[in-house]
Amino acid sequence: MNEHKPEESLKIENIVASAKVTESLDLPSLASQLKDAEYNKKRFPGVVLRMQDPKIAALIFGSGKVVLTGAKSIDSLSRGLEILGDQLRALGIDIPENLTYKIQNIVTSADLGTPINLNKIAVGFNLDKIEYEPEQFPGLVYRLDDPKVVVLLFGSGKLIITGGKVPEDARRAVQRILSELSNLGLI
Amino acid sequence: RLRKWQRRIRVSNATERNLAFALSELDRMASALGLPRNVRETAAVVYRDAVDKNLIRGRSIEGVAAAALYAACRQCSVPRTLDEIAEVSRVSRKEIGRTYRFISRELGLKLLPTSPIDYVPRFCSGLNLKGEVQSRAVEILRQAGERELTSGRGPTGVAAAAIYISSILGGERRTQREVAEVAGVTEVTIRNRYKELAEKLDVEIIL
DNA sequence: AAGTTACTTTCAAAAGC
DNA sequence: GCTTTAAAAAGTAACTT
Repeated sequence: MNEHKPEESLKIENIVASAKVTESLDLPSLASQLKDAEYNKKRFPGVVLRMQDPKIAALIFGSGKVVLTGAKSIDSLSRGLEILGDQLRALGIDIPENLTYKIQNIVTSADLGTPINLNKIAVGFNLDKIEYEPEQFPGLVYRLDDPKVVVLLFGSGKLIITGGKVPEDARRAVQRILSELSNLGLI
Repeated sequence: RLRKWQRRIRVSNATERNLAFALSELDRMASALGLPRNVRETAAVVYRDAVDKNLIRGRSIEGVAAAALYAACRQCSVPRTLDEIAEVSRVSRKEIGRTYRFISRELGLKLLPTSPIDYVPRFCSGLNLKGEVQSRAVEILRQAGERELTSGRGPTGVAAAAIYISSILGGERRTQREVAEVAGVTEVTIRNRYKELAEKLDVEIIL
């Protein structure tokens, strides 16, 4: 399917973003009024709100700050924040109309289309940027400086790129890995 | 000044006391695991190097000692899994692994991933298998490595499967359960690895 | 033996211990 | 460092059927 075009196999699997929706929130009342809200101050200081539409989980804090996770696209992330704003406004809370957010992390999957030998990569790549402990985890952990992301490489040729701030980071990471692998004759 | 001397003596005492404790810990764990003296000495060197580079800061002596022992086993080609080290330590497997990564990087140990081959002697002796069966298992693993059948798989599981196969080929069959026991993996894992090795290495086995 | 569930690794933010 | 969220990769583990 994507065997010959790794770049076309790029798929955003999860986006984590933060935002500030207001100055302060009364979490106990929020938790009791919102249907899918969960709140255990002993367990975690924020309210956990699960949305179904764009399947997103929101962590709401007393400071008015929020964390959104689970979005599979920037568009659904935006919609999720809008929906959250509407739900809070429906409770009589003053929430600005144009909420802004900051993407903190994007998790992307990709496929090189060819199996790779992790042992050889572990020897050929810069040792201090790699961690490969098959006893612990089947993936090889490769930390890139530019783009500043962490890539998990699997023997199947599939990858997970995480730590990026923009979708482009994943594409550049795959591009860089492909050239490094070909330079070492490992692909 | 006298103060300065007292301080030096105090620091020196604490340092020596900590080192003595660490060394006794290394010895206790090594004994519990039945590790030879060269491994204990290697671990002691790793630990001392870690102390000299102030890598103990913010870490427990026991954690660093356990990580040093784990590293020493690998350096000496007689690997123990993190779980095995954790069993004789008071520190969790997670903490040992984290500390190992840290000292490994800071001391530039440059350890390659553990090879399944290094587990063969220990597992085979645990199963009372002769050198011939052992050699055959090593050969199977060598081929498995070349054919990329070890990427991402647990070294102990692959080694166990190879030994299972060689024990049958050598006419000294050990059951999957027996091999699983000494290797510390499940029978399911041995079965999965064994099937893969058998079909991709055309090592036909008649049961 | 097959299935299912779950845990390992990576990442980032939030408030507080 | 921990707690909580989400998600993928592939291997291994632990239960149930």
